[in-house]
Amino acid sequence: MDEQPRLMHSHGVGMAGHPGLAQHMQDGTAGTDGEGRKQDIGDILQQIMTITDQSLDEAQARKHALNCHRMKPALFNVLCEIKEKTVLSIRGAQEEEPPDPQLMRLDNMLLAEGVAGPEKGGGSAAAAAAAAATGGIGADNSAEHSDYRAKLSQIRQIYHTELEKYEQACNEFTTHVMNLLREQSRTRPISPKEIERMVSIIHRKFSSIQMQLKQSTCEAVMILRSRFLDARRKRRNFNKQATEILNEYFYSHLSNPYPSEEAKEELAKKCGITVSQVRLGFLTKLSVSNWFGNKRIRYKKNISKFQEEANMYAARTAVNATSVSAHGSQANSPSTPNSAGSAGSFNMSNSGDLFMSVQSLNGDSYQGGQVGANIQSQVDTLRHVISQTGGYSDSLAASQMYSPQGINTNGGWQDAPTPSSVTSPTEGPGSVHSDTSN
DNA sequence: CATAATGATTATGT
DNA sequence: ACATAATCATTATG
Repeated sequence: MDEQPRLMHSHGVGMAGHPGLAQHMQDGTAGTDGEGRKQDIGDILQQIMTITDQSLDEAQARKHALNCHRMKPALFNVLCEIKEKTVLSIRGAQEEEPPDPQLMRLDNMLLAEGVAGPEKGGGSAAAAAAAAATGGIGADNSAEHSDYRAKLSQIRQIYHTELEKYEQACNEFTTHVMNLLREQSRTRPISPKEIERMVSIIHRKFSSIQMQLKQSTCEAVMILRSRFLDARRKRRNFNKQATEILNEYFYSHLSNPYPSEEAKEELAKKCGITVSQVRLGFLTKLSVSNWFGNKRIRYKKNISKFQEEANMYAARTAVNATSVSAHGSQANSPSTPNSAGSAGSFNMSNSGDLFMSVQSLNGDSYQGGQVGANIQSQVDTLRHVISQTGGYSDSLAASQMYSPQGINTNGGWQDAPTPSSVTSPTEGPGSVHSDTSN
């Protein structure tokens, strides 16, 4: 620390034009008279003000000189005090900045898109693995899918490396600045608060850069996604087998055509497997859900249009399911126009309608379990078979055979089906019920 | 080529 | 999370 003289000597010019300082350096008695002190401070301030005019060497020398001045500690303390006060007063201005909503949006999206979240399967290896894993079922679809995944993971990788880079740069810069400030705090009043503020400023700058990264990543993902979705939107019709399977299920569960998760899985598998070799099918659970959603709504919307189909499938399943109970085939009694309406879904709610009897019959309600469901489906198919046998093969007549909405108190899975006022209910509903209840 | 059929997506509600 | 309703976009059909 005491290299003052050496410096002064080695740089002879250092003190040129400022003899006062040199004088003070060696003069231990300068502070005794007030005048001298004032002069002193004036000198020092002057030198500080003009320090930037000097060459680097000069400035360096001057700095050291000032640093060692005996007034320095006192002055420094005063400055520090003032600084502390001002900083304290400033502090209130910008407390906690609210989290940027847009940044949140971006973050959420990246997370949702699987870019930002935890490594879900990993990089390109995952895509390959995925392709291999799902290769058995629906080769073409999974090809698209794995392509999408591969690109997504590419984006993800870039995003992460960039983010890491930024993070690292930010940390480096922060520590650098902090070191600088710490070092400077020996010669210049710097409060910890100030350092903190500086750090937060740096972080903000870097986070704005990060935001740009996030934004462009989001854009890339959006583009990729839209392309993929567009590709997915190119629908391929299910093959016949698949639709038959689905229709079978639908019409044999007409009263409650809501397949459970497992049922959907099952159906998807069935439809997919029967066809996978032919490389057409590949029904995912989602596809099944879509199918049932569409089916329900379209069925409900125009029941008469689906009568034929309904009868067909009902008959088919009935043959399988109820072949044992042969007596049920009272087919050759077309005389009874099977009033019981019914075809369209009745409501499962236990609001004591006519069908309660059926439900109470099979234990307790549809929720009961397999047995109940089975019986219920049998009831459906039976009803269909009855109505169908009552009617005839095709032609519009069939559609008028029974009024779809029938009893349907307060919307089972449908509120108000088409009024279909055309029907001619005639007979009382008793017959069918008695039959099924048996 | 117009139109129906159909699978997928979106908006909205629960 | 799932259901519905509306809608979009593609495919099948006459």
